[in-house]
Amino acid sequence: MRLSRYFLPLLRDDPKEAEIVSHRLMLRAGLVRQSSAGIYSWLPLGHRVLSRIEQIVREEQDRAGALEMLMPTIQSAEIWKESGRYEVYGKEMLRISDRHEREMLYGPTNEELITAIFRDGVKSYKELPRILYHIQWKFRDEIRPRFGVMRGREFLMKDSYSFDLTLEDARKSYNKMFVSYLRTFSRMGLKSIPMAAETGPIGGDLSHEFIILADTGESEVFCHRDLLALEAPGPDLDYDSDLTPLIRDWTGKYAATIEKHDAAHFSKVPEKDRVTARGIEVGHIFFFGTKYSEPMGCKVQGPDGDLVTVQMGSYGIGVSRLVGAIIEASHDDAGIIWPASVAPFDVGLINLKVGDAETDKAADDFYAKLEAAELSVLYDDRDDRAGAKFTAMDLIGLPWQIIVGPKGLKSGEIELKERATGVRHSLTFEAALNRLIASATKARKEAA
RNA sequence: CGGGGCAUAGCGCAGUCUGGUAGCGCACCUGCUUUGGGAGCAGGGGGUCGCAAGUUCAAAUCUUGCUGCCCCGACCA
Repeated sequence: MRLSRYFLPLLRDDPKEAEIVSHRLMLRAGLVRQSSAGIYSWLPLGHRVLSRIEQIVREEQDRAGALEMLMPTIQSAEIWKESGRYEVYGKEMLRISDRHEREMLYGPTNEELITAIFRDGVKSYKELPRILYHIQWKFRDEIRPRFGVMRGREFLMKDSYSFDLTLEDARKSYNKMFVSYLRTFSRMGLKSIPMAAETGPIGGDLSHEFIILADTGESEVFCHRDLLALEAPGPDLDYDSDLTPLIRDWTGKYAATIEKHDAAHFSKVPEKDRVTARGIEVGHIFFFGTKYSEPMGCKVQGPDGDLVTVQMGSYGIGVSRLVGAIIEASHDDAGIIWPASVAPFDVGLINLKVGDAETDKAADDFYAKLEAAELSVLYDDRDDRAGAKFTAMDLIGLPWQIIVGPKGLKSGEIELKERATGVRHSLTFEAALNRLIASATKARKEAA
């Protein structure tokens, strides 16, 4: 993409309403614009990031055996009355009337809808277990939206729902999602730590929040150092195998957010292993048994012919929130530092002297070569000053920068700069191209 | 919802107290010079001063009402 043809409104100054760093950078780097309180428009660059995050979530859900579908944003109040939540939910739910005065609402979540769909479509235990998910916009009329897309009112969320015949099976579904989340966040370059969360009406240990560590995170978290060293499972993992040992590794050590922190318990962790950090919640998995299936009559016939109320769980990932969360976890004074897996473009190509025939030709040629190698490129071909281009490129945070200027061209070289480290190398065109291709190949291998 | 604050050009702000031709910096456009980390000079475009009523010869400025937005708290992916 040539920057001269792109839509990328950058801001030099911080808009005053933006308090936290991710919000500031998202506005400055032209990722989003606020539409009204807690509601954002995604500009082209931001939309690319959002799509990439969404795609990673999708791939890892599919890998775990979950099935993608799509439910509407607008729901009928009827099913919410069935579950009893229409009264309970309160003002967070945006209620709407249609032209016939029918009570509608903009969905804050989808348990009722999916339960109704599943109930109407499944009658036999043979059709269990199933995990269904969708990635859809939600609306929760937060009392006070803040932190940009991290706590918006409208947000993009992946929500999965599991349906099982028995508690034992439900735990297996839960474990699949648990492991899937480890992989999902790891692929985004994040260190995520599952932390025990408020358990549902059933009790037990089947609720976890997935917290990513970021110095500027919203809440204080405490955990055992060993958890930081744990690696997410590789792509060859068999989701139908027994996942309990894996889960045990990840849940055996102390980990809690400030809300659930138990100082006495934490003090039993050897002092050198105690980590106190800041974190952001990006996912939440939850088993809730028959909370919805019971009142809504979601039953299947078991092997013995008896009707059994299905066991359910739900599993959320804040997709739009992740954009902010990743920036919180990965930025410096100059701007965003995108992990390669979610970066809006792989490479930023800077032509330092637009209008100079030799430089133009060299930059154009390299642009073509990068595109031919299936790398996505944002090519700064604007007639602007070098300093302005460097600053802009650092701000938007693409993992690699290629700098083409008359100085390097004299010796047949261009510069490759790694955004994360700032390290720059003068290389021949070929060497630079090979380095970038190698890095992309490596990234694709990690994803697969 | 309680407390506090803000609303003037795309962004950041001054002007409001004490009513009298709407300003500054950055960004944007044109030209010249410049050109490897946000250049210089000159010229230029852009604002129903959040909205509505009122007071007044005259309102960004005073009065009243409304709306939007932000911050702190309780709530949350």
